[in-house]
Amino acid sequence: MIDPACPDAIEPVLEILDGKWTLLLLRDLFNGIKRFGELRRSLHPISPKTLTDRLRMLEEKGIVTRTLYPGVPLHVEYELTERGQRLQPIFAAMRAWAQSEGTCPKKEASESLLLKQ
Amino acid sequence: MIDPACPDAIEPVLEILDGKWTLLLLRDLFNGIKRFGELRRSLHPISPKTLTDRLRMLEEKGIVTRTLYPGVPLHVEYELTERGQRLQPIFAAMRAWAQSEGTCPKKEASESLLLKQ
DNA sequence: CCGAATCCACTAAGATACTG
DNA sequence: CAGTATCTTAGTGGATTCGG
Repeated sequence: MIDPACPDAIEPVLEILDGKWTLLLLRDLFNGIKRFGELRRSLHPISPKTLTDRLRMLEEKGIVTRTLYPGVPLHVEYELTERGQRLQPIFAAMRAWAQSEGTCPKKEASESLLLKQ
Repeated sequence: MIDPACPDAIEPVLEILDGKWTLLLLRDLFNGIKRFGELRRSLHPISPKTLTDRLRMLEEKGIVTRTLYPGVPLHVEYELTERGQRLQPIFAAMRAWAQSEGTCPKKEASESLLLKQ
């Protein structure tokens, strides 16, 4: 939809980050494997349709993998691919900006968690 | 719209980056002061309404400033604020990802790259 | 439990024409 | 030149229900 003219290209990222919930969804996945229901509760009040839509889109673009464990009840896990993990610096930059603006009351523990990587 | 629950908060950024054209618009502004017409041509085929909407939104959020130079013909300049400039690392992270994916043909290197594989 | 399938509502964005 | 004023369109996202 966007012309992929090259220098300074950020268009590929824009395609992936498109959608109201995508970034929030990725934030959850950066913390590890998640099940559908977990994501749904965490992103509340997202609708199941929207969550499915976003997950499928991310799967198509090679950002997440979907693993089905057959059985009743169903068990499905979503996990970031390598490609998806590499998006984390973008997320980190956003968090850094948000904190530099002091928009957040600023819990001092939040940073030590970040340094774990 | 989005619950500003705090730890790992990226919501303030999401509010700013919202909209189909916002990031592309910011990319232009990172390169310096721009006039309305310049932005319009650069972002073609954006409509004037949309461009105005986005610029006003960014102004409201303290990301850009609008300076009117009276006279005929009209002359208006848009420039990033300090706060807006600090968004650049996010943009840089996106660009880095896009290039690491090799989504871009990479110009003259593409041929030799092809031969090596 | 994890979705698929509908249907609907909302709003960002586009087209177009016009003005200070 | 730099917008504003309308109107229309399209695409998400929400609500709900149902199935494997």
